[in-house]
Amino acid sequence: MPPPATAAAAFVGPTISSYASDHAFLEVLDRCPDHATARRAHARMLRLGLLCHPHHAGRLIAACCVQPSWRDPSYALRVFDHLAVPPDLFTWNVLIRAHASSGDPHLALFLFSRLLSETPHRPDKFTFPFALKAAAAPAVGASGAREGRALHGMVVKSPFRSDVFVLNSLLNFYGAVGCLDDARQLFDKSPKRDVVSWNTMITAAARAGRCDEALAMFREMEMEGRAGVAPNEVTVLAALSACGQKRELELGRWIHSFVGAAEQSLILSNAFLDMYVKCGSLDDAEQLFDRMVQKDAVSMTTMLVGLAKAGNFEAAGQLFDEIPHRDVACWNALISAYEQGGRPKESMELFRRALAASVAPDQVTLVAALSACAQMGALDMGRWIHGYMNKNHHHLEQNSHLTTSLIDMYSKCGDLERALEVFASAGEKNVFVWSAMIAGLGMYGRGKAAVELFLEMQQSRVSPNAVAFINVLSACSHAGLVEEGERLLREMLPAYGVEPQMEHYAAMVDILARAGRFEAAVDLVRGLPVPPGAPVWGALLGACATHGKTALGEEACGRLLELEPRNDGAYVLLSNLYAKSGRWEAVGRVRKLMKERGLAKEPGRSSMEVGGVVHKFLAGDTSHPRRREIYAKLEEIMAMLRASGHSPDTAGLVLQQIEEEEAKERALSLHSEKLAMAFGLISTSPPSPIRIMKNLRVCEDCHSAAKLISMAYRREIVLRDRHRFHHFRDGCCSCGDFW
DNA sequence: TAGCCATCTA
Repeated sequence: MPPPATAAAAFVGPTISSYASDHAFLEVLDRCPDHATARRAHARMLRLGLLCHPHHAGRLIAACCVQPSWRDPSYALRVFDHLAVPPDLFTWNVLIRAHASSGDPHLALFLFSRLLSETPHRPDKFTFPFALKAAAAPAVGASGAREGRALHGMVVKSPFRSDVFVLNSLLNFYGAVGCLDDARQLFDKSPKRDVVSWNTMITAAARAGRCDEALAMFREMEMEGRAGVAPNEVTVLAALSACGQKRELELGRWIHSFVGAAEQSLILSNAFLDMYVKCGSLDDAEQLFDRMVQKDAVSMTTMLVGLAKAGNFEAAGQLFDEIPHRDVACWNALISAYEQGGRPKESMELFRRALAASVAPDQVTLVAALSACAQMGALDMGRWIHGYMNKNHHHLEQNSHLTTSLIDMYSKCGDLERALEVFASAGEKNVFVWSAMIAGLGMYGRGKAAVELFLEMQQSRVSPNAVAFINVLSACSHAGLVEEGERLLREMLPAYGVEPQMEHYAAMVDILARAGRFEAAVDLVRGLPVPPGAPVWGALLGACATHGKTALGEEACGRLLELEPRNDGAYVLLSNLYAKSGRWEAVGRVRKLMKERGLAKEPGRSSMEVGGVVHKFLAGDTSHPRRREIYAKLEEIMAMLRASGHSPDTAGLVLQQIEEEEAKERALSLHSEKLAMAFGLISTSPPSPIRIMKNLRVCEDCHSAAKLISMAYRREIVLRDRHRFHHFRDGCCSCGDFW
């Protein structure tokens, strides 16, 4: 009797007698093309009594678990629970494996405990690796770490304690739960290690960011040479991942020559490509890319990221358009590349294109898009994305990344209240979520609240990291909380184990100097355990400029320019400093110097989003379609300001006059933020606040003008400048005029 | 009758 033409035909065929034996029938089962066929097979097996044989039942359950086209572990479990005979160990193993690697590792561990308590079977060399895989699954969390250790104990007492598969599974478990040292101990004392043992160790170290250890083990493996185990493709993949994270370009190149440039698998070539991109060597990446005979979407996506990182967005965009089947990861790569490359507008446009192309955004897409909104101050778009998330929560699990991005977006778009709401309603809060909220409060000048939140974070058993300290210190700075800042910096290392870095010292210098405590600031700078870097001198210079401390400011500026000769902001601050003390000839010298060195002051820009459209203004801008109305409103505002006794800030005005080359920036009345405020008054209506984003710090004249406008027109104005927020209401600003 | 390690996007 010839075998049936297709598997499906087998189960609709006349009778079991069509088959030479049960064996043939079971072989057909392994080729089951879909779920419906499997159900018919199941029914037929029931009718024929085949399920009374544990062996046959195991085959059916295995088929339900492994067939890629219709794998359905829960169906397998239902079959399992209705078996008339006790299942054999094979069947238990298959079922544990299926749940360990798909979705429900808890259930796999539960099945393992049932195996122990309900059956006479003892776990074998297959059972342990499957159960350990379940214990290592991220979804299981801390209880997995406990269960895995218990499994280790059982392994030690079992005959499989030196089985290399079991050993490797233990190594993988310890690596996955972050106990790298336990893995290392086990690895060091194990009698048998194969290439998978090494790979597991190197991969775990690379994943944990312990790249030096990963690379050391790679070298160690290499040194053992013929006496040891030869690395394979997986080893190289792990080593390359470590090289990429550590920017170890030379080692990466060495591995490349060691592996040999030719005859590489696509996966390996892509990994080399990624390593070169992460190490910042576009040349190596391009050379490899051009040589590759076979390329897929991953190759192109990786190359695209490299081009974008090197600033060549045009080539990146072209390559993107050439990718044949773009999945969401391709879109994410370019959307994030734009956003991280300071091109939020392009990022947002591409995000819109993705939606129009019916690409379902995932968490990565939304994190990037929210960050682009935050950069642009595009509150409406940000709100829309938040709404999209709520509508699509079935496939978008709200993780800490998304919560952090939402808080950041609402904070930076001027809606602190919504940021606080998101924070309050967030489920699990990791240190990034707390830090984002602390930063948000800091930007609004709510330093006390930021410090309180910082303490509350610790009461919730979340320990602060370096970023949390930067944020809380900068909150202290915005609110003038000198004592709190000093205490926090002092306690960082002894009480929290976080080593202060340059940014922390810079924040502290900022706190002291802004508060006028220049002696203390200078003492701090002189006593730093590390040579003071650009952020430290920048903070000192900034404060000197506001307080008119000329001599100290000159020194700070000199030091800053030694480190960053092309820092145009330093020149601008220095000229502001001279202007403040009326030294106009010095102001002129600085401007001349800037010109000679080919530097220019970054022009002031303000933007405002109305109905999802971002309107941009330069100083003296006449390009807006509603320029007539805007300038008419501006006239009205200026008259109102004069009537209420507002006199222009003359120091700033003189500074402006000296900048002859910047013809458009002639008068304070034409500052971009004033144009934006005028536009806000004519294009929006109360009670919605006027939200304005400014790329530089707001000048004192515009600041006091905004206070008067908020009172005269009864409008709230939320102005985000380079550093922080100013919330104007009833003639007062949230910053309390301290900024 | 099966198994441990694996590239890109935050």
